[in-house]
Order: sequence, then structure tokens, then C-alpha cells
Amino acid sequence: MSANKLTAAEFHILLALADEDRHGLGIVDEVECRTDGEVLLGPGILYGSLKRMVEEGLVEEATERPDPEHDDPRRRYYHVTDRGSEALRAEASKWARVVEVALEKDILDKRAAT
Amino acid sequence: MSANKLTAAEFHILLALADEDRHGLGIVDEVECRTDGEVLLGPGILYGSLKRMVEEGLVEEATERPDPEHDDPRRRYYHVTDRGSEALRAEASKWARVVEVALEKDILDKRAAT
DNA sequence: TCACATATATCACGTTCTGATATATCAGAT
DNA sequence: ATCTGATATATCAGAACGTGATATATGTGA
Repeated sequence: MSANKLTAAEFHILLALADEDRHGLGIVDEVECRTDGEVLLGPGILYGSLKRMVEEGLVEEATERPDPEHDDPRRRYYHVTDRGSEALRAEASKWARVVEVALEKDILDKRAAT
Repeated sequence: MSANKLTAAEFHILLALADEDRHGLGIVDEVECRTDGEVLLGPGILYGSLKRMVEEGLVEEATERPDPEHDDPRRRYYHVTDRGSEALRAEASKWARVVEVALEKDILDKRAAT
């Protein structure tokens, strides 16, 4: 839609990786759980987005593996880069603004989402 | 229920129409102004989305014209339907939840745009 | 009536999304 | 050991969506 914008899938992936490195299906689980099953990432959009995001420097494959004791060598863990972190912050800020407008226009009430 | 997922463009259009009926370029202006020029709807996505949204019953062409004194007959004004209103509320609610998560993960500070 | 801005519309092309399919490995049961 | 089902990554074709150029027509003011 406009310059420097993340797709919804890229945004959800970055948000999933914000607090810890995760592997592909770990990202899917975090997003599904966090959105109560409303955002479901299929394999196409997941691995396609991750590939693109590595190329764009938003994420990188993690060098260290969390919990090497109980590891699964098939997994590829991803880590947010500084650039990805900044893109996430900018995008989250845009959506925060949108939610504010929704409140101003009485589309949402102020009650906490639960 | 409504597996009715909105695109980002549809969401911005519904949000623009939430407080008053607007015509095509009026929607573009509202979105551009509200997002500080970060979301720019070109003619393709604008009229394409509106056409689709009428077909899906999210909006309808307005019967009455605001300010008939200084009117421009080329304009086509749009009005949000009940269904569109509900879809907007649901989508805004999802993004509100996402923004909350962003706050929890320390991606945003609490003092937002204003 | 001329020039420019406004307004809607469509098109070709590129990007992104969806769901099916493929391949391989792991973990536990037989 | 090997069978089975779950886990994990990957790719692909077709659909859906977004982009920017182009087209057509009309309003507005000089």
C-alpha cells in the first residue's frame, strides 16, 4: 500500500519473534495462540515469508540453539535483526494509531480485550 | 460466523466511512490525512476494493447526498452497512489485541501518537 | 473555450496468500 | 528393527490482492 510496509504475515512473524527466537512451527503456534486461532499461518505463507524476510534483512537464522539438550536438528530458529526490530516498532506504532482512531470514532469501547 | 476477513485496504476504507458517508477520493483524503500520508490508496485498490465491498455487502451507495447545495454529480457516496460496521468492529478489536501484545512485549511505550 | 483539477474506472503486471503435495526426521509403540 | 503418527521444512499452481499507468468525462475558474 505504501512505502516500507510489512505484510500482515511479516508483522505477525516479527511480533512472534520479538521476545524470543523461534523456529517455523514455533512461530505458527505463538501466532495462533496469541490471536485465539484467528490468524493461522499455513506453510506457504510461513516459509515464503521467512525466506523473503531473511533476504530483506528483517530476520536471520539464529546461530545458537535454545535448549541444546532437548533439540530437534530439523528446526531452523530465527532471530529478529535490528532492522526487523525497527520495522516492527514502526508498524506497531501505525496500528496503535489506527486503534486510537477506532476508539475516537466509537467503534471500540475502552474495556480491556479478554 | 463471519470468517469475513478484511484486507488492510478494506479496513481503512470502512474506518474512513465510519463517521460519515464519503465518496471515493474523499475516502482517500481521510485515510491519507489520518495516517500522516503513510497509507496511500491508489485508484486501482480504491475502486477495486469498493466494488468488491459493495458485492460483499460491507458498504452500499448512499441514497442521499450530503450538502446537495454544493454537489458534484460525478461523485459516488458510500455508506457502511450493518454488516460492514460489524466487520469493522471485529477487525479493530483484533488489532487492538495486537497492539496490547506489542505493549506487553515492550515494543511500544504507553504514550502513543496522540 | 481553454487549461487544470476532480472524479471514477479499468487494465496489465507484480506481489502475496492459500492449500495441496512432497520429503525427511523424530519419538514412542509394537 | 520397523512401523506409525506427529513434527518440520519446503515448493508449487492458482487465486486474491495491490500498484501504477492510462482512459474518459466533467467541474471550475481564468
